[in-house]
Amino acid sequence: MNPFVTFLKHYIDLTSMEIQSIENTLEKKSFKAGEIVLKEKSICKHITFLVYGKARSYFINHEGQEFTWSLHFNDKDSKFENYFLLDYNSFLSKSPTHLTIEVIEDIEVIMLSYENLQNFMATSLKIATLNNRMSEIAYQNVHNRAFSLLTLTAKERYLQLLKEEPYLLNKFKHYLIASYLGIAPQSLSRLRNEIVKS
Amino acid sequence: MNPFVTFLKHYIDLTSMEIQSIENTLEKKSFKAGEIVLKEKSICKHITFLVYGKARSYFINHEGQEFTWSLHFNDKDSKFENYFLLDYNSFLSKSPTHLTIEVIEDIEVIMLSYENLQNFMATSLKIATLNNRMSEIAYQNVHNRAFSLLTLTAKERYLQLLKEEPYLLNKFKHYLIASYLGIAPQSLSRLRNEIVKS
DNA sequence: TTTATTTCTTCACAAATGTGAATGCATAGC
DNA sequence: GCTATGCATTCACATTTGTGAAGAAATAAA
Repeated sequence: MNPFVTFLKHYIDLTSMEIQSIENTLEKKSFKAGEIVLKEKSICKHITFLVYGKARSYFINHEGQEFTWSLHFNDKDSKFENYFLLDYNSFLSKSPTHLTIEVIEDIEVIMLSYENLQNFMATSLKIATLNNRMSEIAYQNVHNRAFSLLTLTAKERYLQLLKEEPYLLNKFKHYLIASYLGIAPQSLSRLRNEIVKS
Repeated sequence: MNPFVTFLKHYIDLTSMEIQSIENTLEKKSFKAGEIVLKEKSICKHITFLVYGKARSYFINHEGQEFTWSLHFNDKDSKFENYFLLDYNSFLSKSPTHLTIEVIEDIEVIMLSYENLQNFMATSLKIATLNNRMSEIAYQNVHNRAFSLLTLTAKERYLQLLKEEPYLLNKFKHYLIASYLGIAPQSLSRLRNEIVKS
């Protein structure tokens, strides 16, 4: 079965009819390491489910520095947000995104277009409900992210990561982790050193 | 007419029937300076529209420090988010909020309960659409907030505030502005001084 | 294995921000 | 007007984080 459908079935019951019609609209696609899946200032028109591989999304500031917004992979540790390569903001309001999504290790994805999602939501209450739930989770994530950045120091943010998603350290290069935490790679090294010693 | 209804009429057309039934469910309430409108760990059950006065929402970290999340008032400068005293996160998913909402200057508010909103959304597509739009805006706000905190320095965040919502400086004490920017009041003073000199 | 390349760590120093105390300023109350 | 209070500013110093360079370690290429 389509891995995205398998994912959906964890959350809602789907009739074989529904599964059939969903599978027909889904698009499978592959990207190589280094490719750009979503580009800044474009509009995010799909929900993109990651089947395998690794990716990240990031902001670029006025000086060209990159700031990792989220990290994507699909395995036993994955949380909801790790599976999906999209900017909900841009997707919902059809506004140009500020994010860029870049492939880290060759990926395969399954894409569901905005239009098709709207159709499914109109015909299936279950899907509409799941979509609402997904946007709530997206909202919570970004809320938590802002909360951490506002109230925690770099060290506290690293300790939080150690506690809540330590597996990221094995899956992604440390300079990406540093960028995800909003600090320089050297600062991450220093923090790790301090924490080992204490 | 009820000020909240007046507000709504800027965004959608409402029949007098609809206005009637909305007005019947709205609850008017007053709070004195210093009172708490929403308390951390409670569940946000209403959309609370600010009619007059001032308020703010804030997080409290593990050391008891407060971090202002948003500032509320109702006048010509108000943006969407300034009118509403609520945690969308808690409101939508009925989860305990991390925010506290505190009155700065005596306020009057108009409250619409979650249940009543659901009823209206079920009977009126216009209201459902407006609600969707409001949650998109809420999402954009928190997204922008996180973006600023991740990619900008304190000085840049202050300059951004000067550019995008300079009137906040006249409306709220500077120590609240500092807390909103995520810095110490003394640091805000220093930044202001540097900027005047440059 | 050996070599080349990339990433991680360490260091010294710079820059940004926090902190506590002192001072100045404004406002409200007397 | 005077005084008390709370806020804003300034200062000196502490702490955190950034930066560039150098070396160590890991990984990939040959």
